[in-house]
Amino acid sequence: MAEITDGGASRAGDGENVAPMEEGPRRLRADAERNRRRLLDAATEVFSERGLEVGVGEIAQRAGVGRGTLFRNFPSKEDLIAAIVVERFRESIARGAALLEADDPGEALFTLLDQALTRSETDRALFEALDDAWLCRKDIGAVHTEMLTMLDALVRRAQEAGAVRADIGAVDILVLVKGMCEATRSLRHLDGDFELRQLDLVRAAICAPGHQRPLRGRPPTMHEFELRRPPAGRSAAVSG
Amino acid sequence: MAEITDGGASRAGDGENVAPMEEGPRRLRADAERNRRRLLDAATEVFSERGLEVGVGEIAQRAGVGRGTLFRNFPSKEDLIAAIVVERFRESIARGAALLEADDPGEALFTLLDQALTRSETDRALFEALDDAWLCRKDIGAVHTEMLTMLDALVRRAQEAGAVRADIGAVDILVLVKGMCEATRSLRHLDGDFELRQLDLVRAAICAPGHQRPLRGRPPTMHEFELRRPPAGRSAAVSG
DNA sequence: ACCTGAACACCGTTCAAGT
DNA sequence: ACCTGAACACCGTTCAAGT
Repeated sequence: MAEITDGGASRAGDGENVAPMEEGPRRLRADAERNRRRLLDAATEVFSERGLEVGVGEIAQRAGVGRGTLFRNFPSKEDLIAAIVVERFRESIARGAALLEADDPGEALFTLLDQALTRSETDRALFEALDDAWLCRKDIGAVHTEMLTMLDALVRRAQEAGAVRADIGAVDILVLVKGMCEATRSLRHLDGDFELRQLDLVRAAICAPGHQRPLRGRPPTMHEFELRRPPAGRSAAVSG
Repeated sequence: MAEITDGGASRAGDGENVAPMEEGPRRLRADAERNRRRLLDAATEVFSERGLEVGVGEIAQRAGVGRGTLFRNFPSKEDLIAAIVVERFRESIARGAALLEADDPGEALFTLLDQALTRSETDRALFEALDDAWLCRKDIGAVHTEMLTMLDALVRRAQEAGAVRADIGAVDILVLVKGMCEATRSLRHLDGDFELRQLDLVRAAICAPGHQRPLRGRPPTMHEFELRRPPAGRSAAVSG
């Protein structure tokens, strides 16, 4: 039915070098393992290019397998998307954890937000999954909690350093950044500076009093907004 | 195919009391006019309740007409959505125009943003339409330009009054607010204060230096975030 | 002029038949 | 064990037949 349901966390995406006696996901046959990876790669590619509405048939074809194989590895299209989302979440958490070692705690946080914006095109499935309907899945809820834990540590360090306002929390920032990245991604006909301005606005919102900076670039005029519109934009599906 | 195409602006939604010799939309027969309105009302209702993925069959049924009648009035589901979006845009523009008369130019702007947040649930189709794929439609592009014109006037007044930073423009603000409203709407299990905090963050981002205020409420903890999650959330369709 | 529901095309999902 | 494509259900859209 293509609605977000609780898909359980069986075979939660790890995939690489599973220890022989590990719990959880049973070892896959070599060809199955390869097919699974091909499906994830093909789906990641088309999803970031054209969004979540691309058909499972095309994904299977691009991965060089039959449609049935896709549904053997992922009980539903939603589960396929969730597996990708979990992978992207893990990567993002790893980047954040690395930034916990950085010298300047304030810049460390802002660097993470910058990375989020930069990757918001390829990670679009990740951002779309940051809502009630997806978070109630056990697998996504789990990595999301890890994400918040990491972000919380980064925010506290930045607050102790006096770079970020004291009355804000990790959830506040995550939601603000999610919205900004998605709104910016869907207006890609505006030039690159526009994204940086939006990032600067988020920074202005969360920085400590007295740390104000000017926005990069200059405000797009209505005229620019009109002119740069794509000639025959087709991308967002209404349904299917 | 349910993709966003240029649907032209024929019969752009005005509907009420068309002057006899007006150009453009030919006068509809009385029953057809009533059916058209019923379809718009039924669609508005179910879209705001359950999102754009509700089926046309249900909409037609709710309006008390056959499916064919829906497609006679609106060549595609997308055109039906666009007609609703245009109506909501017009309402929003009217509210903004009224605020141009307000005494305090800064508060006038922030009041508009507050209204946007308050109405983001019922106007969700409007926010979803604020992207490349929808804006390239002539009918939506036109009202969007009107919207920016109104917002631009409101912003300039607020800037002259010193309430809003000088290096920001209407497009910057519209995009920031769109993202914030959508991100907040999809996390409705958090209590009402959370929305106000997000609005305060937007305000902090766009206000002039030295106008800082504390955020209302307090940051949601991760624990709260987990606990308040809906038991069996189903709302966002992956496709169809 | 307008209304209607059967029919069509498309896409997610299942499953009997294969290896 | 795993793979496959034909078959099914669902939804947006069309259209011949009605009034």
